[in-house]
Amino acid sequence: MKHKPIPEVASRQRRKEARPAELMTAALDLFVERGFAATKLDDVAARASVSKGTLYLYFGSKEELFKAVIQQGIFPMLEQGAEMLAQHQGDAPSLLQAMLLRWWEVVGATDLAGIPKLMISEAGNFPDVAQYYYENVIVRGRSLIRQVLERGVAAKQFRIGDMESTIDVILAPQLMLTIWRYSMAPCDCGKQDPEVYLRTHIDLLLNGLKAQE
Amino acid sequence: MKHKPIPEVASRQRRKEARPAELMTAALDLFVERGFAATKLDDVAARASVSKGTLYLYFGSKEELFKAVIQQGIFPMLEQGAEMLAQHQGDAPSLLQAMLLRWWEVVGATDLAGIPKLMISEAGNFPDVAQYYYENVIVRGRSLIRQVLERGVAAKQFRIGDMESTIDVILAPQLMLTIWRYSMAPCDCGKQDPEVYLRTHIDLLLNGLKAQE
Amino acid sequence: MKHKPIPEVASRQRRKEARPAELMTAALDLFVERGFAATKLDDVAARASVSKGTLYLYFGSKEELFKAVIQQGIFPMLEQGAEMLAQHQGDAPSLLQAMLLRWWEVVGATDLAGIPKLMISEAGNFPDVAQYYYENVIVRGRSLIRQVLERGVAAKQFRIGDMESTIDVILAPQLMLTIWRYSMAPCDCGKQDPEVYLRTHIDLLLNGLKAQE
Amino acid sequence: MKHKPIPEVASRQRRKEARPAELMTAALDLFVERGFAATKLDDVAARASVSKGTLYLYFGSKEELFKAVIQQGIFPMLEQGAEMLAQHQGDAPSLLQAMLLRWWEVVGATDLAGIPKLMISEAGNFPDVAQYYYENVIVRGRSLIRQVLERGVAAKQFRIGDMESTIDVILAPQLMLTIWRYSMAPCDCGKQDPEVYLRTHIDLLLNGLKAQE
DNA sequence: TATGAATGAGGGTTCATTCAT
DNA sequence: TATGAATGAACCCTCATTCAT
Repeated sequence: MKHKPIPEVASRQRRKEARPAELMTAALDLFVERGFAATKLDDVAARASVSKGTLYLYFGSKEELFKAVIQQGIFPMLEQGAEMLAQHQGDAPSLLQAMLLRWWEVVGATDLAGIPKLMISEAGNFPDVAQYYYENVIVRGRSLIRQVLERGVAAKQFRIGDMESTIDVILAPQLMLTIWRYSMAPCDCGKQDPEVYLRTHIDLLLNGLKAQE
Repeated sequence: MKHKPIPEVASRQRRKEARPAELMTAALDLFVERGFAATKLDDVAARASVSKGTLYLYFGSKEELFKAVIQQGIFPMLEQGAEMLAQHQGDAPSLLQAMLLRWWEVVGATDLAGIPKLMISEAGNFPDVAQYYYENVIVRGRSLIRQVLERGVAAKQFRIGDMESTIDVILAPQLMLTIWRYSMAPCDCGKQDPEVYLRTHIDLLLNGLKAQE
Repeated sequence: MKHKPIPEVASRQRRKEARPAELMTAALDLFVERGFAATKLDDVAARASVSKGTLYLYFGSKEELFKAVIQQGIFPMLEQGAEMLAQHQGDAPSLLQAMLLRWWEVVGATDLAGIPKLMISEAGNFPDVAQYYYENVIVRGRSLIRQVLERGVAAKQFRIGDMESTIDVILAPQLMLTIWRYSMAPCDCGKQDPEVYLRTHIDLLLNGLKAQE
Repeated sequence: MKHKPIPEVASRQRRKEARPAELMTAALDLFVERGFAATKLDDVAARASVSKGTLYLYFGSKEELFKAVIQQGIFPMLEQGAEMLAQHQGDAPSLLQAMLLRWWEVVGATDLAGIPKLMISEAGNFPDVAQYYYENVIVRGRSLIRQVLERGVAAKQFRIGDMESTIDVILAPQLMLTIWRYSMAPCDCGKQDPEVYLRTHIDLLLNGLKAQE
């Protein structure tokens, strides 16, 4: 239905391999927009241009589909996080800045950015998924930030009171940016320019962290 | 939260008048915990120790109940906001600090703190409610912050780049604190001490806003 | 608890108490006719002049309904069996004859007679129910027959080779009579007069059991 | 079942020819065990080590498969029956005994013995098949018995009241033996030794039929 | 011929809503 | 006013059937 370039090579096979991802993408969109319970599998199937029954060829139940969606959405973040620290050089402030900006490019501006909003909405109904998400995404993300902060403290570039809450406070505006994008923003509520927002956040943050001489 | 010792005067009458509030409280709890679609009216009624049919004596439908719940939850915030600015004296930094702390006492530590999480989750399904919430709560809240910031700028105590995004960045950690409390926190994910969190936020913020000499 | 002028005695209440039995009767009819899997709850509800949802006020699932139907159908047989032996007097042959005839009146000619056919059809899908049925109905029924046979042997009226298989062989024609009635007979296949059938069975049986002098 | 010497010629070809029988065997097993409606074609295909689609190369629908299964299961009985009478010599009692025993060897102990149970379970849903079965199997079987009985009456060896019901009563234990085997017996309910059972039945029967001098 | 991915109608189950008491 | 039995539309899931390969 989308593009049919390529003459006709094992279109069946290629289709089969691509299906799960297509279905999960469709599901993610709707789960994020409406929430798990309010999303009908009919709609997910329709969005993926597939019949309802097809969903069950790839996912055993609506709940399994949900979990798969979260799983799939998590991997990119994990991968990105890993190389971020390694790749970047420079002093702590510029590293921190780079990471916050990079995160936006890699996650925040993607469809995956809907996952935090989804996770927040459904944590109460899927505590096990929430824990999984926490341990694999949040804890690791916090760890990245922590390392940068500690480097900055060691270099006397950062002045930090309580480390853990500092990490929270740094992450909060980043998360709110994506959450907003998938909740209030679509309702014509306070559009914001992510560029400006991020610059303001980073500016305020680096200034706030700056060690006094 | 459960029973109130209530003097025992005209208990019948008072009951009738108290009913709507009791029902809304029960509904708020469950809506916040599970989301709108996943909440059964049966459970709302049970939590309010009332039969299912009784709900319909006070609210025409599940959706009306939802809107009433949001409405009820909004008033306190509006009231509080109004007097905050008037009441407080002092320079901008201490005023900002006072407001952020006050907000926690008045809203954040209350059951009403679940509303932001609920609003974020359901914005997609209730755009009109979202807009209403935006215009009446968020816009006003931002206005309060803006006034303080402008006062600080006038007094050369604050250095501000982009005003609107600065407001966003200031509010984000406050909101995330309550959102977390009603989403991930109940799943044994990263408990945090609100006191420390707020102090860190304010400290970092005031330092970040400080005008350079 | 109050006093109600009798005329209007809780027709609602009476309905509620009668419902389960009505539903089970409707369900039994259809289960026997079509089998468990081929019976639609829609049809059960319709036959009981009730909406589909009402079924779920009384039975948690289709399977529970099935089990309840079997349960309900078993009680009368158990009760009847108990008093049969006690009530009847006379020598073993006439007692045996009386029991086989009585069974037809009390069970065979009733709607409950469909249960053996149903049980046979569904034993493979509900092994636990089958065992329950076996232990509570069949074992007891066999016990009744066994007692009569033993009495007859003691009185030198019966000549019996293997006791257990004799019981089987005695019961088989009785069961086949009801099974036939609910399986082939409705298809215009070999109608038979139960009276004649039973008389023939009993006649042949008593003659066969007769001890040679 | 007999001999399949088959020289190993064109195994491909033979496979193709054997397929329908293999599929029907698999189907029979499952239909008997679970009933028609509760049997999934997926399972039938799996048991025959064939893909689901293949079923449709040989049978137009699930219902056609069912009818074919019954058809296939009927032939052996018809054949057997025909030669039975012809083959056997001797007086009526020994002929009757031989037939009842033979039936067990040829049908009762085979997989085909599941057909009576299946037919009884599904008669309500397939009245046309039931009638077909009745006319072609039951009527003929009864006819065989009738001939023997009449021969016995003519020879003053049998004393018979009502002929038709006598036939019923003779067949009932034979049928129950196979029905039991495919319904209750697999649920650990009352295992019985067919040999003993048959001997008891025949013994009781011949004694019961014996003409008084 | 054989496969198995895809379909979609159908059935079990839930739950917001109604209404007789 | 309050109840809870009853309703039926809607949704998840199954499975007989089809068809491109």
